[in-house]
Amino acid sequence: MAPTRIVSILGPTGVGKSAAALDLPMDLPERPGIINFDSRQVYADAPLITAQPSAEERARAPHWLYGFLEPDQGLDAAGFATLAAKAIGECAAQGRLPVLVGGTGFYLKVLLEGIAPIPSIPDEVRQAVLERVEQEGPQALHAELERIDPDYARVIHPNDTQRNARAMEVWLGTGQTMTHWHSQAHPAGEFQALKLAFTVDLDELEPRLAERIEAMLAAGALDEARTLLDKCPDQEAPVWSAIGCAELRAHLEGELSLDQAKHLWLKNTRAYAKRQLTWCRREKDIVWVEASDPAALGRAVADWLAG
RNA sequence: GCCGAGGUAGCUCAGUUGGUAGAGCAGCGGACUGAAAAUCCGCGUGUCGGCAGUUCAACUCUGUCCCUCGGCA
Repeated sequence: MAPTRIVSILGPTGVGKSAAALDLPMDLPERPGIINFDSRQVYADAPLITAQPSAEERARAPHWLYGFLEPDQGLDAAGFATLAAKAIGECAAQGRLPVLVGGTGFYLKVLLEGIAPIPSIPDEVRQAVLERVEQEGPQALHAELERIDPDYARVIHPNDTQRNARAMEVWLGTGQTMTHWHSQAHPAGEFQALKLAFTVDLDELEPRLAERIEAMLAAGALDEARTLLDKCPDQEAPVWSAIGCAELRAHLEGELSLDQAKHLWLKNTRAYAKRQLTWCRREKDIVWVEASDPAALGRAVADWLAG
């Protein structure tokens, strides 16, 4: 069976990826179905702040993997890849072209290229490691990893809380090192993907991001944050790491004026867009599209499907 | 007009007894294998307001001019 063909659109937040996907030309052999690969647009209670497609947009094509998680539920890259593979199957079965849209490059990479087959780590082990990092700092774990798995210790920085904790929990939970697992085969999805990426100058993007923040607030973002805070006060819950949620929360709790929250929100959004651009640059086989010319995206898709 | 306080990196400011300057934030670049809107790393030449003077040497002392902010008129 021939691999399923999919189109993916990446690029920084706020460049218009979602709109461009819906605006794909009508004369393509298949109408698009939209599948999300953004790690924050999965939360049901933050549709505005995470810029999920509106009801009107959703009416124009079937959408998958938007707004289906509770605020305290996490979704890791491997979990995402499983769900996305299923969604792609459903979409293709409807005779539609799967178009993946989102900002989490890591999720897309895992979907297309697979990930090391590390078994899940028992909760006790995880918790214990998390507590250790918190108390002793990542440097202590890193020092130990230098003995256990010097090759991996060399590529992660001693200050990196998440990666040191992860390497340690994998070692304690599986009895094997990260280096061992990374050398194992990565089962990858059976997809033939076109990777499109929007590019834009950050100085041009920033005013648009500022407008988007104003529009979100005008549409009720502050109420959304308030409701979310009522429902899920736990600051550690995954939703709260969404840009916008964190800043509005700080305002609601009296730590920032609304103006300060807006400035911080914009600043963090721009920094995030920059990281996304960095990610895209090092991705292989990217077809770049100028954000100022979204129609070029449709042409690139048509060419690829024809070729 | 007078008195006072200032004019140092895009912004806020440090700068010890004169030896041509450094932090935070911003910005830029990068990494990224199960938290990824996360996590982490690297990058600081700027007429030290202008001009003149003292000095081997001035951001640092002296004079003068310009500008900003207070207060008094």
